[in-house]
Amino acid sequence: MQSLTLEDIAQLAGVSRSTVSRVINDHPNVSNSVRQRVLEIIQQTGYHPNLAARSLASQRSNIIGLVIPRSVSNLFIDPYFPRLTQGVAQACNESNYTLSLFLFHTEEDERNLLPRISRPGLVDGIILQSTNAADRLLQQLSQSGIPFVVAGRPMKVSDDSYVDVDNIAGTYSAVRHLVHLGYRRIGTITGPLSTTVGLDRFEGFKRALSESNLDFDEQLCTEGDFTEGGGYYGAQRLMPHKPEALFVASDTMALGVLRAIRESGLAVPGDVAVVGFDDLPIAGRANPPLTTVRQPIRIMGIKLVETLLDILEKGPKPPRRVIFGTQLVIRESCGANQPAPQRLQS
Amino acid sequence: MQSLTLEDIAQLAGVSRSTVSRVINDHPNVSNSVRQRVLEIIQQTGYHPNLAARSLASQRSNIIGLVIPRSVSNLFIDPYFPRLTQGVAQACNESNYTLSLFLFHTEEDERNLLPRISRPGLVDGIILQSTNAADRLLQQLSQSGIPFVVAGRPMKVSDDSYVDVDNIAGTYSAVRHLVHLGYRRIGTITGPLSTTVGLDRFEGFKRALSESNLDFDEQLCTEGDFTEGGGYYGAQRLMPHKPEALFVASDTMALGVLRAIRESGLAVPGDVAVVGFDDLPIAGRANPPLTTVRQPIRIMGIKLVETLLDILEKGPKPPRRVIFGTQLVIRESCGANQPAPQRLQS
DNA sequence: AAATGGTATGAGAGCGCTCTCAAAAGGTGG
DNA sequence: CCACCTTTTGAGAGCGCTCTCATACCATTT
Repeated sequence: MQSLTLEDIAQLAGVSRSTVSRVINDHPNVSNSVRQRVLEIIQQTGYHPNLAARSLASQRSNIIGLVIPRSVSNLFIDPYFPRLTQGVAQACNESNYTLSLFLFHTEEDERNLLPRISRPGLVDGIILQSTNAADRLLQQLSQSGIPFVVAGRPMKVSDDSYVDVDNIAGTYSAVRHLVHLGYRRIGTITGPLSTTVGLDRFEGFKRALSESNLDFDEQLCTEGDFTEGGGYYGAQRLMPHKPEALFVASDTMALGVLRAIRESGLAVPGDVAVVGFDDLPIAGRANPPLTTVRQPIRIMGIKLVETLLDILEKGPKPPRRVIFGTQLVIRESCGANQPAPQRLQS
Repeated sequence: MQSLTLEDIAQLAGVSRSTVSRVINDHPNVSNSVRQRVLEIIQQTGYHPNLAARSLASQRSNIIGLVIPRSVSNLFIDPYFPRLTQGVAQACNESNYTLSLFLFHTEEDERNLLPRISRPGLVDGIILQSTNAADRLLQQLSQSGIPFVVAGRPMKVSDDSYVDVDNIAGTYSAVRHLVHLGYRRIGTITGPLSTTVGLDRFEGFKRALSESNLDFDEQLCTEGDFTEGGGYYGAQRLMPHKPEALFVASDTMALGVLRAIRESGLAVPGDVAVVGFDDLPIAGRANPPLTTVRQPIRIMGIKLVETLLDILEKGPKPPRRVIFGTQLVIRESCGANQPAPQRLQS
């Protein structure tokens, strides 16, 4: 079917194009009778405005981009991202925005992208997942002048807006909980220390130890990459040093840790306690169910969109900073339900 | 910075707008010297064409939409979808298309969407994930005239193009494998029987039994929903009837099955063998590692895009049908490495 | 009844690009 | 050296919408 235009509707309604445009955009100055008539005709004809034309004329596309840098595009299958994406998508729907997703397979992809998304007329603004590598993107984004907001604290402090979770406090509470349970030799498998998430959770870990008057033992710490395999191998490196408890910087890694410990013939939490971070749905279904730090991933997705739209409306200054709190979810893997009294004495 | 236009570039290069347009779009009839000069200026100025204007003038947006109907939007965190999305994104990048993602939180979202994506000027074509509910969407899509391709065989046979995996044959091979291992009381937890995936895998299951001269026992079959919980509860329903082996229609559900069996104090594969479908990364890391049917999810994503672009170029007729083969991945959960000889005799 | 102010409508100029068509330039053979 | 063909370039008409500005209309107020 031949696509209708504003002009067609105007003719059918016996009014001018301008008036129809006003009706469509809910402008106040249209008489009720005319508005009714126009709406009826729009209804009958199934007319929809052409978005490209609208974008061109209004200089806004009503599209926002969600950019997952290459270094984490591989992690996209980690439930974290789909969940974040769900939140973002939900908020977009509610605000009548369309979501464009930018994932990269190769570095070339990534290099090619920026020119692409920085083209005028494509996206109104961008949500950028923070990573180490992202910060190159981030810098370019800043210069390009496209409004954006970062998911996770960006590495370099600047005037960028971001939405993050309180990783330090969240980790702190988890590790303090381990201390309260009587564990002393507490180790950690960190996230990538080139990222702020990784660094912050490590910081929370160290702070909890230090405030508990426990020495920080480097042998009990190893760097992971947020994958199951990373957790698995991290645990294999750590186990020879006989940790009593491990704080693992993500649930996905914690799953790998559980697997490694299982394979080594030891028990969780009997031989070593494990705490994760994220509270993915799978955490409660792990064997044993995982004690973990819950972060409101979906809500963060929604907040990212809200923040971006706010920037779109009122400009980038002052920078918005939203930090969500976390919640310690105690299940079995930390041994809270079967505390080890002998350890309390030691 | 003030955005440059074609006109600006033309002026700087001392040629007409048309010529610059030709250079940008790689039209042949431009002299080399002029082409060089224009390209240089574009490089220097960092000019990018306005996509909205281009869309309007060319009637193509170079955007394709990936639509996940509401009934499976909740499943979006199942690694299947992120993986498919990765494939789709990759292919989009390579073809210079932008990917828009449509997820729905509520039914209202979904109803609102169709008018939205069917607006001219937004997307050139759509990849629609097939579900039962999708078929309503599908019908509307057909009528709207937007080119589209379906991921998974659609419920109602028609002239639609789709990309699917051979679910019947894949399941058949898995169940035959169980039969060869000597299992006789073989049960299944199906996918939703309102979907073609669910139905096809069930069909493959029944066919394998029948060709093995095994009776189909309804008590050993139950319907699942592709979630971990669905597998868990399905297994709880089935275990009282003492199956020797279970074919579970997705790895995610199989994880739930393993959990249920573990909780009931039985062993896999010692007491009951389990086979899944998908070969998600987690399958090889389950306890025990999951025997499963591998499907090339990411490749399917790529093929979906290729098919859609082909339709965009050459029209919807004839309908494209791509069916990918599967591969049985034998690990431990089926007991292949420790066959039960006593069963072979029985 | 004229002046005033507010609301409702229409006219028209873009937004920045593509694409057709015509004109100019360059090559070739008789 | 001219007619003819091919390649290169430019002019200009849209694409379908938004938005400003001017005009027409109506209800008040003085």
